[in-house]
Amino acid sequence: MNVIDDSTNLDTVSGDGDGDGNSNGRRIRKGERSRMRILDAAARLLSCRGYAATTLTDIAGAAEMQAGSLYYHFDSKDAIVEEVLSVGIDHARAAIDAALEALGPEARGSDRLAEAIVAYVNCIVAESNFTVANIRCFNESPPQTRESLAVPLRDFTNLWVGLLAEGQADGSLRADSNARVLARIMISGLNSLASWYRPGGELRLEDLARQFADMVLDGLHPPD
Amino acid sequence: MNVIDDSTNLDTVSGDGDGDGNSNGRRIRKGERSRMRILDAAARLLSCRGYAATTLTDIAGAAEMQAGSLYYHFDSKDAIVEEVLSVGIDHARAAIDAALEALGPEARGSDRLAEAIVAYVNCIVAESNFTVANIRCFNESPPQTRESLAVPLRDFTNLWVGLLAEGQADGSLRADSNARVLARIMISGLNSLASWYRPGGELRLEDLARQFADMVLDGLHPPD
DNA sequence: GTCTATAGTTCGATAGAC
DNA sequence: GTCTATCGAACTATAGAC
Repeated sequence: MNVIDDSTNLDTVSGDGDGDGNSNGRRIRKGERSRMRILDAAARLLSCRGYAATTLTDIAGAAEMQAGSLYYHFDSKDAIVEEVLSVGIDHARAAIDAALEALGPEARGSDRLAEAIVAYVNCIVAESNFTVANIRCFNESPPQTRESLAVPLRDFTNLWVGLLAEGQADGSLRADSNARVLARIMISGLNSLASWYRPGGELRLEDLARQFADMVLDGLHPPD
Repeated sequence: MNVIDDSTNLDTVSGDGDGDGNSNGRRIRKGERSRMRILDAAARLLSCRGYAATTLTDIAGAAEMQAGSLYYHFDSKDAIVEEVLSVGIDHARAAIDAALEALGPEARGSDRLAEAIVAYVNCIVAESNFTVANIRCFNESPPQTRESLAVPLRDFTNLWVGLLAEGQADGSLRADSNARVLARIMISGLNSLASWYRPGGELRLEDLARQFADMVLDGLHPPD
């Protein structure tokens, strides 16, 4: 998944297969494409090097331009970082929403939670550098950047709190726990995958997601 | 807990109450005390600001000296950071070992795991800035620093893997899970407390540790 | 041991040509 | 839009006085 999937520009919603997000030649301005290259490059570098170790020279190099050129598209380094991290949250939400929608509205809370876990694991491990950049760089970023992301991040936490609360309400999850505390612990445990899980090892991606879901759910299922 | 508790210098093992770690006046050299002030100051700043945002001027200021003076005691910023992070691992190990020893050797694996969780939560939330500095700064530190800490960090992970394996062996924990994967997820979930838990809120420390242990253990208990 | 002063780097940001 | 050149700030590290 790259940044193009999340653009609000209707010209870029994809599906045409020629890579520029449009089927009639290049109606997208050159500057718009450069902007996306910058964000993709920044997401890749931020996700594996962190905030401080990612310089504008690095980003520009990965986007095949010079450092000074970045300022035509963005006001500052932090503006780039903020957009990458914001898109990272969007990617995660989109992945989870799609999985829940595919499950149908009548599913039990515990099943919806399990699907959300699998979708988020997949997003972190296999789909979005933007999401990994957000996980890794949020705490390293300047206070102003963190404040700008506070609302979407709170919404993301609340998405999990809501899933837990649904399950508690329909009886598929035990109700003697604080949903907000559990949500934070769960999210952190999931986020940690970005630090240590590497595809291609002995542990397959599907098994990882399932094992995580099993651990959480068996811990949350009401005793028989 | 401060760095003095972990010094290998027998003159500093404490208990005398006068603060210099020795009961017959100040047999400890002035430089040794300064070194400890530096480490304590660095741990405090690193734990709440992170690696890049903690400057030598900050550390020196908190230790009541000038930046240049730090180089009498340490070779570089990274040498300070490395020692702080290393002591942080030592603090965590010591807290867990003490709790397990107090429990006695005949305790079941699941009880030992629960005690370790409570001890580690307490270390993070209430005891050691060094441990929090390690949790926060390890990923932000230069590669060379991370490599230097690889061995003690692996040992720390193995401590948890061992606890899980003990419980699986004596039947108090379910055996159909990968102990190494569970250990990493658990450690990350616990480490996340450093980011969001703040003492004095509505959630009491004991309840937090217990809720975490309950979630993990009920998820790990064999089905009845 | 600690201080003051400063050298040497790195990096974000700006200016102006093309 | 992108490039080259450079400014200015921040920080690590060093040198030498005391």
